[in-house]
Amino acid sequence: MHPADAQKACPHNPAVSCNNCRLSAICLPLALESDEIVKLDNIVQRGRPLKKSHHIFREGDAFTSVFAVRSGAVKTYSITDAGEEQVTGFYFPGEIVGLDGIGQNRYASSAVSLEVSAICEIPFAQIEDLSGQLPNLQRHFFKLLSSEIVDDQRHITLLSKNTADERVASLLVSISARQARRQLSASAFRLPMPRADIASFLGLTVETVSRVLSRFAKQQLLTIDNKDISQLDVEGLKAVANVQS
Amino acid sequence: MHPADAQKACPHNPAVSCNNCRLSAICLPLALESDEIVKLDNIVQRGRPLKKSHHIFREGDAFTSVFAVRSGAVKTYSITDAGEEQVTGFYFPGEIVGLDGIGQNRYASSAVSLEVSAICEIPFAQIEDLSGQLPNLQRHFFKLLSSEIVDDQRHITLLSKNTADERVASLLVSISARQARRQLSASAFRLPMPRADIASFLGLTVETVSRVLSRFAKQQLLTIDNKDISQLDVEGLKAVANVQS
DNA sequence: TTGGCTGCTTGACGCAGATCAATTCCCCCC
DNA sequence: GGGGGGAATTGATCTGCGTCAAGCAGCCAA
Repeated sequence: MHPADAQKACPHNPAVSCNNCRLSAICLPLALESDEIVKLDNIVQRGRPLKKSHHIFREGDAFTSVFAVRSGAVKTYSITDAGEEQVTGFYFPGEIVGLDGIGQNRYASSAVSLEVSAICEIPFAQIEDLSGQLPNLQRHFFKLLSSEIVDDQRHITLLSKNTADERVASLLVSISARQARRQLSASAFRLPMPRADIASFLGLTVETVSRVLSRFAKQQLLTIDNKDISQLDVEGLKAVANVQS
Repeated sequence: MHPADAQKACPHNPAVSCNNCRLSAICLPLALESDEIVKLDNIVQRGRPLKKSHHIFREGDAFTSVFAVRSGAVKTYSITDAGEEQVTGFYFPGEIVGLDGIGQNRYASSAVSLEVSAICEIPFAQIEDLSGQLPNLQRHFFKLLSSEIVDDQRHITLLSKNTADERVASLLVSISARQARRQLSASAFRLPMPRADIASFLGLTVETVSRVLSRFAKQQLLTIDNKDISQLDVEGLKAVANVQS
């Protein structure tokens, strides 16, 4: 392999630019011209690999930046008035965390790595400046924020109307689709999060999540080996989840 | 009363400008200089009063504008894969609907008036243009979008972790606070939405909502006469809702 | 006024998923 | 490589809220 290719290929390499990053199709969906990407590139700070269970930011911290996941996986959570943890999202490579901090100038949730991860930091003040000059960038961030609202509303509907089976099936279908988007297998992957986080995200208990997964395995909808999922029957799960494909 | 005052006072008067509108503190939280407000004012279209149960936009419609509620009340909802209606939000004067349309250039939900209402239409393309010139306006819209995310995440937590009593109490406390923000009574108001919409919003059934309200009345937390709520014990309900005040 | 329709309330009962409890499994660290 | 501790599974039991059903109240139309 050519050395330059090795640099491009390694997701932990801090020298990779947005131009070379194979996630840019997800992260900056074709909105920007290449000279615009160069400007953006100059303000993005690529971090060292982050170890498992390290925080990117915490609820209440002063808001400074949004963060793109380059490799690994991240969860966001907040602490309820009753003192429990509520998982509000899982984020995979190409996805952006921290948008909830803009409104109050403080992060409304905490973000923590679920495994070794690489994160790009994007200082928001500079995004605001650049957005004044680059209408495409402004539009891109408006769209990012709006899409997060739509996702959250879908999740509200899931929690409001769906059974435990439907919730678990929906999450698996969602993760599978996000795998496929990154050219990875849609039917075999490792769940980066523990069952307790899945349960919290889906408004269920750990026991219920475990039982549902066992039942799905018995029904040949998937094979589980602890965190490793394989032979995922995407169409079958979509049927369970009540999602039209 | 002086004629100019009459014009300012009437929430249905289409001639009112943002400058005179007493909701501007909610709608445009002090972010803009007065010459900036004039520019914004020029693009805002004030509509005729909207009758009850009329749609402002429908899920899937091409996205063109966001809308500020000037008087009355609005609900947003979407249709689930199973064909049921899921209420995603209630909007009172000073609040903005339609932000979920930016991401996909189509509204992700429908918006309908719950009573006679007045609505200001704000064409989004012009907001984008103006935002390039007015950093305060850009920032204001980023904040609006982000705050909607935070609200949705709080609602996710409510649905995920809280009992029927806590959910109903939370909604009442929220409506009460929004009344107070508009200088109206925090302890007496009319619920503009039917029980079925409350139930859908809170992930409950109509019967449960009705029972919880009856129980609250028995516990002296409020008085109900159909849609009219009075003698609301805000602190008591905050205690039920597990919210620290 | 009456009739009908829609929305709200109240009661009886059942069930999906929570809770409690007991193993077993995994893997991390000494 | 072995021991310890958290994570996951599985079973038994309980319960909050959904479901089904009946009755009532408000409101409009004729």
